[in-house]
Amino acid sequence: MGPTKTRQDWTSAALGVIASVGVERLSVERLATELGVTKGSFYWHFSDRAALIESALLWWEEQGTDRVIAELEGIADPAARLRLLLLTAFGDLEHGPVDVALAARGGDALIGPIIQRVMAKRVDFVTEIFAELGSTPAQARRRGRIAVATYIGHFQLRVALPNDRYLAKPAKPYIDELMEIIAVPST
Amino acid sequence: MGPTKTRQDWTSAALGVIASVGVERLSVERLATELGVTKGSFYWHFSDRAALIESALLWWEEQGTDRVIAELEGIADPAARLRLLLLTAFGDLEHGPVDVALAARGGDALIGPIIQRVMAKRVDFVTEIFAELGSTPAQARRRGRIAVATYIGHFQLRVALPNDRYLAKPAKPYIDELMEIIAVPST
DNA sequence: ACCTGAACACCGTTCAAGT
DNA sequence: ACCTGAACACCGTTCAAGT
Repeated sequence: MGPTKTRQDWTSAALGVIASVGVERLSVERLATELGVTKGSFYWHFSDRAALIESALLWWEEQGTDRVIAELEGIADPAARLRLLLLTAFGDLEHGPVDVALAARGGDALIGPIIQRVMAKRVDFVTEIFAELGSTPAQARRRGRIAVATYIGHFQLRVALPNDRYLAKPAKPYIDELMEIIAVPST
Repeated sequence: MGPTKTRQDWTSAALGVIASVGVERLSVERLATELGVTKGSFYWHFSDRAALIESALLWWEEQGTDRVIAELEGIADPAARLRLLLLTAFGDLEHGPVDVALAARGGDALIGPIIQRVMAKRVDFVTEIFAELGSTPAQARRRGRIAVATYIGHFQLRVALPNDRYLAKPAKPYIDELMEIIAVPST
């Protein structure tokens, strides 16, 4: 494995950096040093730093959202689908950190559109579950938004309250509480 | 008003920049230009850029959390206290953006401690309300965390779903739904 | 096809010198 | 007491030149 790097090499390395220290500390020069090439070579693969970040986020969209939705879509019973979604989402300590690093940047000119698209997909998916559970369309959508907001905030609280045991390792009572609160019988 | 600037001048200007474009794009040089002085003068007031950010966040802690809690603490009825808190928190389109810019940075070495302290204060305040409403201590705390997580996620969704009417201008039905969901009668 | 090396701009930080 | 101006380091970006 000589000094030749592929686009995917840069992309994967970038997503790792984003997850661990955030987008803003992603430095082309440092990445180049880690990969054992000069920063000049980076510009053969990408037009600029922004293009690298965009590439990393598209990869994140695919793995963290599209794949999960595709897997759960097949479950016919909406309550079972919701429960497995909560278990998957709140239990996935792998994707949580990336979500935390990105959630606040929906207004960003560059990555905002990607984040907006991902959040819309998530709200739509949960809204559909509530609709099947018997909510009116408007109520299902309100609850869909609240559910996704709760998910985002959950992983941010995990890092904001590092000494909280329940958050550190989401326990079953916590998920049960979420189910009880979120899936409250509709009007 | 000559070129002489106070520490508070720098602090206020910094919080404004943080709210509008985020911590990472806070540039000492640009701030200095805006204030009409050279960046060299900045280092007479502050030891470094980090000290400026810390000063801005302490100001944020005081105005956005301590002051609100102090105001609501006097309300004896816990249900009324909760409702007014939700109305205040979800209706405050002034402080929301700063929260969005900061919520994800709880792991940061510099500002993490401040954010952690603020989040803990908020969770404690809501936990107390649930306890007074009749929840067991453990359940009250779980619901306190969920409530704060929902608040954080709410303002992040606002920027992630800019075309969503309910989020753009939090309507009464939305707050009602929150009350109904969050303040569900305890076991 | 992919990389190096040198150049330039922008910004954080320091510090001697000014008023 | 507060500010300027020059200096240096780090990083994004460009590009001619190498293999």
